[in-house]
Amino acid sequence: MLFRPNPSSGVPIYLQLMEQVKHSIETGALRPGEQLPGIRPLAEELVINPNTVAKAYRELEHEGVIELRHGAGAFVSGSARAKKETDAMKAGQTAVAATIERLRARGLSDEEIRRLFEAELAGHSALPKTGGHRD
Amino acid sequence: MLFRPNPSSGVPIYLQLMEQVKHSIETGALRPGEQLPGIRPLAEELVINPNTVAKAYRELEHEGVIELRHGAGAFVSGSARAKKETDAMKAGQTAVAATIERLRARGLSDEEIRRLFEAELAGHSALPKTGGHRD
DNA sequence: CCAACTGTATTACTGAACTAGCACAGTAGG
DNA sequence: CCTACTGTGCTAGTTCAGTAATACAGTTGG
Repeated sequence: MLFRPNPSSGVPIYLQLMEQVKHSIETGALRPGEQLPGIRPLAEELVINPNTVAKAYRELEHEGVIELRHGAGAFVSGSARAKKETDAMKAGQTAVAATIERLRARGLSDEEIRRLFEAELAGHSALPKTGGHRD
Repeated sequence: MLFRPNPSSGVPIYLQLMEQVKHSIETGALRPGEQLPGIRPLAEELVINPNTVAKAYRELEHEGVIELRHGAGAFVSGSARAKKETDAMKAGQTAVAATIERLRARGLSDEEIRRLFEAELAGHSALPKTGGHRD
């Protein structure tokens, strides 16, 4: 579970943590029913705010990945990523819709927008927007 | 040129104005070399801040759509949308890259991301997120 | 019950995007 | 030159997402 959240990567810490938890479930490092680290201990280990962990957990619960029990702890959900296509996709669609709306407002045609997305999805270029350079 | 900027549409006013100018050029309502309305008069007519018009003009100049001449006015650029694929596309690509980065951080696969975009690009209507109507 | 854990809720701080107010600088015509 | 236009620049206020600080509430084991 130990990983280093990168605050300057442009990707919010809570999203990085969510992805990490999902990945751990995928690889079997965390199994259904297993208890996750508490909010406070994990926050201390990652040197981030407990509230940030809480937000990640809350979102993960909302996606059906984990289950939160007040006072008891956080546990990997039974069917884990079965619900992935329900909430994560739904949240994603909102973001996608907003982005497309803006591109259209800038005068780009749907064809051009599609080309941009294909280009980005094709080459994992990993834009060096903040943290740094590739060398 | 008269249009009604919608402040509650989620799309920034300066982007709406930019699109409007581009559209006027496309339809021939504004022709190459022709002078655009001044920043202040236009702002007053649209009941928005002159600075917002100025920002739209500045962006349009940066995209090569119009040409600004200090003290003289704003004029439709000669080759107008010839440079569209240079700057607008470039700005768009940044937005697209950021969105995709976030979707990936949420654990969505490239295939799923692609599906979301296709769905949005296909069905124009979709989510009534804010203003709802257009008339 | 009670103490030490667990997650929850409220509020505040920060940075970025957008809009606005107002002072500054260049241009054209008298 | 001078006035009335034009665009430009700087600063402030608003909103929102993300993060943080702190107080609250439920659970478990003694």
